[in-house]
Amino acid sequence: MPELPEVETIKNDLLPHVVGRSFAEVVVASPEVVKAPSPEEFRRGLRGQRIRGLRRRGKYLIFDLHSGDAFIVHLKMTGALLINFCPDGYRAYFRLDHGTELAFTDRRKLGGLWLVPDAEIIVGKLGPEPLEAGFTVQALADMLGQRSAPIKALLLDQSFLAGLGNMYADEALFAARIHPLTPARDLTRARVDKLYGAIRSVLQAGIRSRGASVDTYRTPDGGQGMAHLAFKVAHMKGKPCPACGTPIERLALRGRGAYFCPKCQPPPAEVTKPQARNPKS
DNA sequence: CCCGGAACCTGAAGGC
DNA sequence: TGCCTTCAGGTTCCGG
Repeated sequence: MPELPEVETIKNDLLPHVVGRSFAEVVVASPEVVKAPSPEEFRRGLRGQRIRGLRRRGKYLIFDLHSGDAFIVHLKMTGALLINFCPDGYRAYFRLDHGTELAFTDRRKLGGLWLVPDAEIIVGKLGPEPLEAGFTVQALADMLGQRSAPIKALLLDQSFLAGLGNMYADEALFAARIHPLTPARDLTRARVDKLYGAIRSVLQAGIRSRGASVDTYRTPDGGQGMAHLAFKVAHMKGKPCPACGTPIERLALRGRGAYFCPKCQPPPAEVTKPQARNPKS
C-alpha cells in the first residue's frame, strides 16, 4: 500500500533512469487505468515527450515533461512501477529512448494514469507536504483548529495533509499516544506538538527503510521495503503493545481499520461511556 | 462547510 | 472440503 514513504522511495529509485529520457513507446494493456484523456489520446500524446523531472506530491508520482504537460501516476493499493522487468498481466508499458523499460502493474486496477497540461489539475487540491519546511507545528495546530472530526479521519484526508495513509497514521497516533477517535479540537497543544513530531518521524523512518512491504508493494527493481518490521500497532490486532503489553485492538473508522493500544491511547470521554446517553433519565 | 458512509476493485484469510 | 464473510484501503461521490 504505497503511502508517502513508498512513493518517495520509488521516485528516488526511478529518478536517475528517467530524467532526460523520452517516451519511445507507450502500450496501454488495461484501458481502465488511464483516467485522462482517452486511452488512445494518452498513448499518442505521451509518445515522444521528454522528461524534464520527476517528483512526488502526496502519494502521486509526477513526471514533468518539457512541453509543460505532466504524466501522473497513482499506485493506490496494489500498483507498482517496475524498471526493466515487465511481468504478465501488466496494465501499461513504457519504453524510453535509451532502452529503459517501465511497467505499470496493478492487480486490483484501482490505480490511475493521467496525462494533463498542468499537474495542478490533479494535485492542486492536496494539503501541505508533512516533511516540507512550511509545515510547522503551528500550521498543524491552526489546521486542526475547531474541527470536530476524529483526528485519524483528518490525517487520512489528503486535502488536509498529503501523504499519510492508514499504516503511518496509526503509527503516528500511537507514537503520540492519541486515540484515533479523539475529536481534533480536543487535542491539547502538548498533544499537537507530540503528533507533529510523530508524523514527521514515522514518515522519515519509513523512507529510511525504503517503505513498508505489506501486500504487493515493490520498489522499481522488484525489491521490498523494511518499514513494516518496525510497525508497532498497524495490522497488529491481538499482538502485545510493545510499550505495555496490552493486546492491540482494531476499530472501524470510515471503512478503515484503526489499530491502537487501548492502554497507551486511552479513548476520549464520549467514547468511553456511549451507553450513558440514555434519553429516559 | 463539515462530517460520515458507500462504492470501486480482487485476493487472502478466517469461520463454520 | 467448500462456501460465505470479512478484511485490505486510496480516492471519489453522495447524502444529511
